[in-house]
Amino acid sequence: MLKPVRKQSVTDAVFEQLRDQIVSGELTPGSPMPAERVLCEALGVNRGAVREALQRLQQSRLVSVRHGGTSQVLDYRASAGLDLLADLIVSPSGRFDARVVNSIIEMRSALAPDIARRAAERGGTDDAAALAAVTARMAARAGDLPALQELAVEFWSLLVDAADNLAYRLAYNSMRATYDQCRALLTQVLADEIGDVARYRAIAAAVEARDAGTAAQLARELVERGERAVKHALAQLAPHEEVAR
Amino acid sequence: MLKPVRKQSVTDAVFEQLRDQIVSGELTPGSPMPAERVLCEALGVNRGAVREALQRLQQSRLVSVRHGGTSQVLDYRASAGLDLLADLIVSPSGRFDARVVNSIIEMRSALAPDIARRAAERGGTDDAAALAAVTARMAARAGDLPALQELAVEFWSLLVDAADNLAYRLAYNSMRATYDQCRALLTQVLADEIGDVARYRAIAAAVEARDAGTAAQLARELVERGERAVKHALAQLAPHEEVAR
DNA sequence: GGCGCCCGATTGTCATACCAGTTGACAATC
DNA sequence: GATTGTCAACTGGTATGACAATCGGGCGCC
Repeated sequence: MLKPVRKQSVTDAVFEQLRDQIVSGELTPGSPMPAERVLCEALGVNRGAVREALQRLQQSRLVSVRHGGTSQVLDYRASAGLDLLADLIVSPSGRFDARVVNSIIEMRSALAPDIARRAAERGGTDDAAALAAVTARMAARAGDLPALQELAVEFWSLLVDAADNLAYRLAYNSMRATYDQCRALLTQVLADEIGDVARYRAIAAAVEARDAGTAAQLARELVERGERAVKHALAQLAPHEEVAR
Repeated sequence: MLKPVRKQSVTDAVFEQLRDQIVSGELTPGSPMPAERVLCEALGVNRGAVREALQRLQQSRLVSVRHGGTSQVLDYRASAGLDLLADLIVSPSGRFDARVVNSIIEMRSALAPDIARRAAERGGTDDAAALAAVTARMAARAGDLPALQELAVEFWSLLVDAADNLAYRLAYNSMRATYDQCRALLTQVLADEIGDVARYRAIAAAVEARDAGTAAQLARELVERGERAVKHALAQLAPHEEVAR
């Protein structure tokens, strides 16, 4: 049984190393960043690679670089965006952070009902048809948890599209990038939720019927069940959980 | 009256130009990007600048670059994260996109009640004290809308901290980066909301009393009033609104 | 027809040089 | 004595050229 080798460019390696040092606090927020030429020397790479990594760090709002002056380490909790969550859920040592898993599940619970509501208010017949098609595929795969989990993700993607809200769409993408990293870990935990095909079908029906209140209520019940399951599972773990990655 | 000059590095210029072409659809999703050396030639800049811009685009999940092959333009609606919202709210021509403003206001409405709820459940006495201090400063500035708006942002930042949820914290940062770009535009529109100091104080009191239900309900009423005001204002505009930037 | 190899195109890495902005010390000036 | 101008030594920013690693298609061989 072979695993695909992890290939990583020099820029990626520099980026990840600096990112981990910033989020772990080894590089103190507010303190100056080492000069580019110092970093090249210390890391044994060329300056271009260091600059590309710094540009990405700046894009993530982890550092602030000023022409002429010294770059500054920022406080990621005060400035970084939701895209960073996917990086934070797995620690440098390759373990999951249970607190991050918990936080994203809570955010999902807060957004899901409103996504369903807006989808019911604004979704067209094509959106309803696409949702119905996915629920049909789910029904055909009843019992196959990994397949159902995949289809559930697709269901939510369609629902977000139907909600016609760009902020929700982008937030969903960020959350999914995070979720994908621990998806296998949650397959069993979320078994009750992703196996409840009837409820997915009911949401799709509510969207088709343009019944916003029912759609929101059904979505709330669905994700809150999953939230309870996740919290229950996390409560029985140490603060970190090993992962194969 | 002088304005600070807008300085922009070559890398920034390349990044913004390519980003705008991608989100506007001029570069078709799924189609190959021009080769790096082609872009250097076409844009009249060195290859390092192009590479730095491409790295940032990849970080934003707008393109996918593979060693040896041609890079690919991605569909930002399918892959980009919430951090992109701040870039999308202002079009290349410098106008606001009313739909984006609407979408972020809706997302705020969905998250705010749960943030208040979690803050009430988990916030400590220090969190409650910090919230009370901000409401006191708001009371002292009654009528000064820009100051109140600033303090309201600070209030929510403290509330998010009290909620002790990293996903909320990072999502707040992304949303605030977007909001900051159109803050002046919304000062008057949100006057009723940000002027309702009593309600902010009531939320702070509910957090101190650990009354999660009341905190959530108060927060919901607060932001929904603002949402109604924004929707009403947007309904009276053309799909785009000029902005001084 | 299928397999393997080679070739051309592209991105990745590196080294070097020079340009440009920032900062602080210090001298000139008022 | 306070202000202003100048300069030097940092810093990041831009430019160029060369070479390596990788990918994909086409060609030739079996």
